[in-house]
Amino acid sequence: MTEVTGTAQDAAAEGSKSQQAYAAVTARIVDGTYPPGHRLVLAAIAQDLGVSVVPVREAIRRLEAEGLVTFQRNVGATVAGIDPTEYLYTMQTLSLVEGAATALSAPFIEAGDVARARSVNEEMRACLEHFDPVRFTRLNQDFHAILFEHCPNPHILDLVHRGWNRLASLRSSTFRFVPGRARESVEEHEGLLRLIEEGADADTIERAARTHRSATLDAYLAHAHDTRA
Amino acid sequence: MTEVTGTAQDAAAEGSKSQQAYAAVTARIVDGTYPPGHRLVLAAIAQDLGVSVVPVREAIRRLEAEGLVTFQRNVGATVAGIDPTEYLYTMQTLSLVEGAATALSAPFIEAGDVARARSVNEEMRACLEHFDPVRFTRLNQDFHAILFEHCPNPHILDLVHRGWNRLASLRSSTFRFVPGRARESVEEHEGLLRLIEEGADADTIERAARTHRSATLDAYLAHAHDTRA
DNA sequence: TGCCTAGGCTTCGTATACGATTTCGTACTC
DNA sequence: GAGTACGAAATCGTATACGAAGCCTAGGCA
Repeated sequence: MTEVTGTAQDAAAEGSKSQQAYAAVTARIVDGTYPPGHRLVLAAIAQDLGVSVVPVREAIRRLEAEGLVTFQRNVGATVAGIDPTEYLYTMQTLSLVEGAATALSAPFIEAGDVARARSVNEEMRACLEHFDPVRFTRLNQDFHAILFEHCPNPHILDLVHRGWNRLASLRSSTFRFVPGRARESVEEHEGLLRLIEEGADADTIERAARTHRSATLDAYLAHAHDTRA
Repeated sequence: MTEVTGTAQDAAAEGSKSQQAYAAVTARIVDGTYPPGHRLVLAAIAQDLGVSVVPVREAIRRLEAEGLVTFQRNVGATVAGIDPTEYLYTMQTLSLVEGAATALSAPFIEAGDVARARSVNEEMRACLEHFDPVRFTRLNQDFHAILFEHCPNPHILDLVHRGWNRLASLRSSTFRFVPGRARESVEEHEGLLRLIEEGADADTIERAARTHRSATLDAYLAHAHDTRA
């Protein structure tokens, strides 16, 4: 669950109304139909989905637990914004868990996976010419998903998925703000693949993966600072 | 005046029935009234708490998201067990997030905090004589809480809390199985305090904190293996 | 005697209904 | 003219009710 990639369509065909509602609302948050700060009115969503409010409530509660929406008693839910502070926290957390997930995943990565990842990375490199932040971000996610998806610890893997989900709110991602970071990113990806291929130890891989993400965060922070100054 | 947080007891007096139910069920899981594997029947809990099933449902859902209960559609919820595999995953995740939380927290730890932590650790040392796993585990949690509680990243801090909560299910903790580990643990605590006092860099502290927890896990695994063999 | 099937019982899932709380608009007073 | 108090509308929170799905037991058939 917490499927990063998945269309809203096949989610609707799924079992319980709660799950349907969850999938639907999640999809709308991720794809931007419900932008950050948007107020989620239970009755409206319920009517829109053709269900009662009860399943919607549960879906909202679950989203709250995952941090995608904030909730205030007797007031309602709003789509969680991504103020710079939150962004920092989320990226920091993600660098932590994704680094670990990648390291733990590494021993289970087959040659075929590396090849796929490399192909995605080449696409990213090509993408650098006519730079499209949204597409680049999507490829970036695909790339990393290949690397961490074999993580044998489901808890850590789940945390990684949640982190990515939260970031999905800002659709164009960091790379819109710091396009210069994109090129470095592609190079670091190749370095990461080499480490995995040569069977580097877990600590080295974890450090590399974490640093890779932290660097993106740092670039963003430097950019934000420059802009403000 | 908005009531914010309180203990599990006066939580019953607190606002929404959902929160009451959540607090009540959580407390019962943690204190062992609902042991692992215990089936959580919505209607029964609702009647017991004097509320309707709807708030209970929401509470259960939240507990599910936090991993304290497992849920099966059209079947119901049961208190999440801690089979060895789950234990491994949880401890591994906790070592990861707690290590990071401790490192991030370190710069904000005052001399007074160190003194308190040291005093707790001395209590643990004293506790080694008439060894009481439950008490030891409680002190252990207190000790670590002092170290990671100043973590400025609320997401990571939350993950640490969740990890500890899950472990609370097995009340007497690892130390019942691996009493030999207790003494080492106390020594490592002192080492950790020294690192913090002398302002070691984040990476060193993180590594130390993580290793400390991993060592407990390894001890458990070795024990489990010996027992089986 | 053993296995398969049918019925009832338990429990969950969701809809509807109503009370409680917040918010916003408006009128009144200082 | 500004601030406050009152009231109505919107929205949330929870209870109750009924339909649906799983599970257990009893009975029939090979």
